[in-house]
Amino acid sequence: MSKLLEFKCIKFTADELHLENVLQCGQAFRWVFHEKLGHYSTTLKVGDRFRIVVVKQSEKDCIQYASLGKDGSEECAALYGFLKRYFRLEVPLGTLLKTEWLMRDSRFKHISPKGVRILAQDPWETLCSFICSSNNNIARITKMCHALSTEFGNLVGHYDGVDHYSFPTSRELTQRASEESLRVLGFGYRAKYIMATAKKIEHERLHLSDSEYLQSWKDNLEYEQIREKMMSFHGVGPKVADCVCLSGLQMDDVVPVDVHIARIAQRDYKFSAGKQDIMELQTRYRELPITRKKVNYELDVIRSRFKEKWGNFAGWAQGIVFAQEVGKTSGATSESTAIKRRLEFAVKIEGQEQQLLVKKQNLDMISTSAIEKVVEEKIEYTITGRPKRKTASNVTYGS
DNA sequence: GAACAGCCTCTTGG
DNA sequence: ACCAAGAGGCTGT
Repeated sequence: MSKLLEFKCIKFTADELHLENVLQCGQAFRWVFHEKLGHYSTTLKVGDRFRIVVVKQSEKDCIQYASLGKDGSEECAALYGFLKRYFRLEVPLGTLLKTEWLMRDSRFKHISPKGVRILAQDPWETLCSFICSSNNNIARITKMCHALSTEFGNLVGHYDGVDHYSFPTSRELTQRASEESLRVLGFGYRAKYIMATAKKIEHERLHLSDSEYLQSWKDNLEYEQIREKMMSFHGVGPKVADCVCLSGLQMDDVVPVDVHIARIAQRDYKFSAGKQDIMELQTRYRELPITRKKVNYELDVIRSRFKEKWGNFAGWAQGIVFAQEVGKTSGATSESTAIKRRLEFAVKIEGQEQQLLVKKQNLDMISTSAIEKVVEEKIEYTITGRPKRKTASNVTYGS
């Protein structure tokens, strides 16, 4: 039982920021949705330490927020400033639509932004999250990002019965995790990428934190060079690199091209890569060996065209177009697997490979009896896997 | 450089 | 019931 939080309010309309469309649609993966309360909670590094941050959108023109510190303290003077940046409240969607996108692209006559914004997320967490995203669906990416925190992060506190952990630093990952333990947790072939990336960045960052190090690239380097460095991490190709630039480094004009955006480009815009386009890019990437190796020129031409068409906030336009294209797709989770997942999180592990293996084996054995118990206790907390189809899509969660 | 199989795991459609 | 295909890609040949 936690006492009621004191929420404060930011005046901001749902047209400009719609929490569901921003926190559960494949950009951020570590928000927990509390169904009964209508709250979202996660841990975020506010100032120099992690806090539990809670937000909700019960009224149309207001975002309510509160936070909890490790010691249970609710007050955090820096929180308003943090959220203002996290949600990029200085960027006016409605104005961009009128003065930029509508002028440049008639497609936007039939689109409303629906409060889809690009967040200013922590660069290191964004990098790890999108390494997990390759050939994957939102439900499982969400599960994996929560696993990183609960297994290898530090306990920050509890909210509404849910334990909240920090997102682990590269050092914490190299010390506490291993490829094998990540595989047992369901990371598949991405386990190797995560460990290799953690080791590499820990070695490179020197006195800076993981995120300060990534952020520092922006001070001295242009987009192409930043992407080149980003793709020097194992498991990071052009699409993942662009996602980290956009959502982790606030590079608002970067357009990540995935299969959906590529399909839209060909179907609706008739973008096609000519010999000339490809040769221009090849010239531009002359000094960038990793880019030359990893980039797909067909897709890179599409990326470049969209950036020209949509302008300085092309990445935001991409987010809106993407949301409207696939807003409600794929990977619906059945209730029984949802219960099983809740169990997986309920079984507390300490990050040792052997214990992890034992857990994996035991899960099947305890399922039947334990599931009934879980149902009795009632499921109150959900990590949202996907938009729209609420009951089917939510991954249940608890402790 | 381009093309293609293979990769972990889960879900859905046939 | 079962299997193939695909999921907001990347790596290695």
